[in-house]
Amino acid sequence: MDFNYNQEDKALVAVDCIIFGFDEEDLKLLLIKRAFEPEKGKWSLMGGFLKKNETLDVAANRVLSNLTGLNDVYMEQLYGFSKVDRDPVERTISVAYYALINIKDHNPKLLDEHSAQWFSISDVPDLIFDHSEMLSKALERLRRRTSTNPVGFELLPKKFTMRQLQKLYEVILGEELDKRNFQKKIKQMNVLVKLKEKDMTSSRKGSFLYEFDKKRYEEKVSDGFTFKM
Amino acid sequence: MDFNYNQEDKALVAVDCIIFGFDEEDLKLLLIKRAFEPEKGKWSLMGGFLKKNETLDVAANRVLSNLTGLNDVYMEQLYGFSKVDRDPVERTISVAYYALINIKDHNPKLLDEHSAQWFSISDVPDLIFDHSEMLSKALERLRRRTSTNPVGFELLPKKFTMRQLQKLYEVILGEELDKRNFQKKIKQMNVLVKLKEKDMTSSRKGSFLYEFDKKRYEEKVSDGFTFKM
DNA sequence: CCAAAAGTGTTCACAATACACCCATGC
DNA sequence: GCATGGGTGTATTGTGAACACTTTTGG
Repeated sequence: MDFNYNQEDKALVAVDCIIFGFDEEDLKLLLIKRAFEPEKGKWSLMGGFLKKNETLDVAANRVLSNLTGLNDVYMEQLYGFSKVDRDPVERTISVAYYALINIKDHNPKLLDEHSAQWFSISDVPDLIFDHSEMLSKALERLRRRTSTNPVGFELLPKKFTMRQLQKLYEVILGEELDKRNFQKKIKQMNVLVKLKEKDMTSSRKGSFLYEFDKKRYEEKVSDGFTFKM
Repeated sequence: MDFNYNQEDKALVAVDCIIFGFDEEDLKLLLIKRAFEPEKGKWSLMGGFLKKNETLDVAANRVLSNLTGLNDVYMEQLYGFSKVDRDPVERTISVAYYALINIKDHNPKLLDEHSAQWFSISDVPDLIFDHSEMLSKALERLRRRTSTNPVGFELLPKKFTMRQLQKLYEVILGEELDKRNFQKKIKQMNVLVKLKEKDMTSSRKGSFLYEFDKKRYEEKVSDGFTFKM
């Protein structure tokens, strides 16, 4: 009895990107207005179909780059979604990815072309298909990740204040943190460099800027380092 | 400009199952001898293709059940693998699942039919395609999961001794644990029921048997309970 | 009576938490 | 000189880790 690959069912394979950003105030999600039927004009995650000669990672990066102009962004595969009728037109399996980007970095012209818009995470509209499910899974994963790995540097500008970093953790984790305890833990991680410069926009006194020491961080991660926020 | 689903590339979608078992001694992996070309006769994870009217979860359960005769097994989606040439015959995306089963439970006749065999995790042969990569990802996930959720009850017989449970944790985590500390932590979780019965096979004195209180466990999990081993 | 595994508590070190006041500056 | 956000330390509690002796009983 020989096996024949041809008798098996094929499917379209898509990737959808949950794109998170942060604007000093709120965790945000980048959505597009869907440009074609079905569900044309509704809010949707940015997605695209996997091409013959691409891996899923490559496809997800392509999709993200089409919308934001960014490459080399932090991205992680999230989960495969496969309800039979999730796309009413064709059987489509979608593999969701989530990305963390610095909200200031993207190319606004591209956003316009896709009628894309940032939404506060607490104020996301209804999404097409199973995209809301994807979003909640991404949030869950981001929260867990945040409490075991220093994350969020991807979401901040290169230089940032402690206040901004703390605010970011607060919006991701959905709880307020104590200023002193937060700084203690962050300093223990030993992956920040305190600069001489101050940010003078937020207060009269000004607050010191920090940079993320990526090299030191990657050394630690490869040693299996995690922490507990 | 309208969009046409038909111009997109389709692919075969497969599921592959990393099936873990435990035999009081070692963590084990269930492999089959591949029955068809390419790589016929080589060791492989049990897999199968996604059918038109199935979700990935359903397909993974079907595949597992074909090999073991078991349903209602603990199973979790792991990751989507998509290297372009991972299957040399046809473009195939594979979504890996891992399963935890009680090694005593399976149907030996079915194993025979697939020329399947259990291997100690420390002694796994070369696997076809990217299956070794799947396995290492599964092990990593199992280890992480084990240190935050009570796991492993799926891998044990219904009634088990503390010694067995500890041994299981030890082989999953790959380190020895202190008997007293282990019991303390497990008892804190409060999901075990100590039975009046003893297992007399392991020592003269005999050791008490325990059962897992699934209901209490599920209540806890839905309250967001995790622990640290 | 002895071999072999089961069972059981305490101490110590470190990490998490709670908490409040002074500082620097622009206006 | 005062209002605003920035910066800093300590005391308490809880949790993880290390550690050794007694019990049971079949042979």
